[in-house]
Amino acid sequence: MRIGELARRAGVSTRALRYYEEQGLLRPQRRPSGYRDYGEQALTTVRHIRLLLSAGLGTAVIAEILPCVPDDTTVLAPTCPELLDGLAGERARITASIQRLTAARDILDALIATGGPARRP
Amino acid sequence: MRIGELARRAGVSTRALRYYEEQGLLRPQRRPSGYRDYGEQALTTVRHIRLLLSAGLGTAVIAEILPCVPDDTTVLAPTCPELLDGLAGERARITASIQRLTAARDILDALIATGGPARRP
DNA sequence: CTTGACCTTCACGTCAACGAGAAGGTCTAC
DNA sequence: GTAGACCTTCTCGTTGACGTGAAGGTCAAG
Repeated sequence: MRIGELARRAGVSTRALRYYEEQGLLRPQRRPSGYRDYGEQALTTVRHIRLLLSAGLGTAVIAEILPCVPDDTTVLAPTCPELLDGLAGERARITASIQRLTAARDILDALIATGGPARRP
Repeated sequence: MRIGELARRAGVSTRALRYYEEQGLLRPQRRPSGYRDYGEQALTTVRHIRLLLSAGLGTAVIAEILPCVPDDTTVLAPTCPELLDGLAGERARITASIQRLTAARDILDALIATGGPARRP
């Protein structure tokens, strides 16, 4: 499929897809015309990218992770051994983020529960 | 205390503290010399700011929330009623973030568990 | 009274993940 | 054969939370 279709199906902009390619996250085929040509698995890949991005991982880290992700028919496991430490680190950062988010949500909950401290009965 | 001490005790840069003031999050006294003079409660306030920032809230939202947060001896409850909707919205966004983070962490867990899919036995 | 640590206000730089627009090539349908 | 929907590369802009000097005032200690 071409870039427009993938963009629609994945719910992202074409600009984002070109950006991902620029960062080495996608490597679509090219038609003689120069048009990008994506396989079906690209849709899954893009969803993975979005998920990891929303987890706060940078494109550089994702670029190292992606080749290790199943359902990706590209070569497998290029630099996986030394990647494990990095993954553990990222995992720790995610867990910390979750804890911070939970704490912040508790603050909001306290504010909402009191009806906003405007309440002074 | 002056800005340097607060920065050290809160673990942030003086630049950040001046930025928070510029955004209306802090309102320290001023000495005749022009030096900023912070009370003890400023430390708590800064910790709240950092927590909410790390939860993805912007300084503008935090500026509305802060006066409603306990342990802040400033005036109480200025624009709290109409703020409640916004708070609920932010709460929802935080919950969504937590879910995304959890899903992303699951992906990493799968990768780590398989030893990085280099494993093909 | 001077050194050195601390403070002040500008004001421009950074970084990430794109958005937006220009100038032009491609392909399908009529 | 041409309209229009799609694509290409290129380049500059945006947003938020600061970093990083520059140029200069303040103050306790020796």
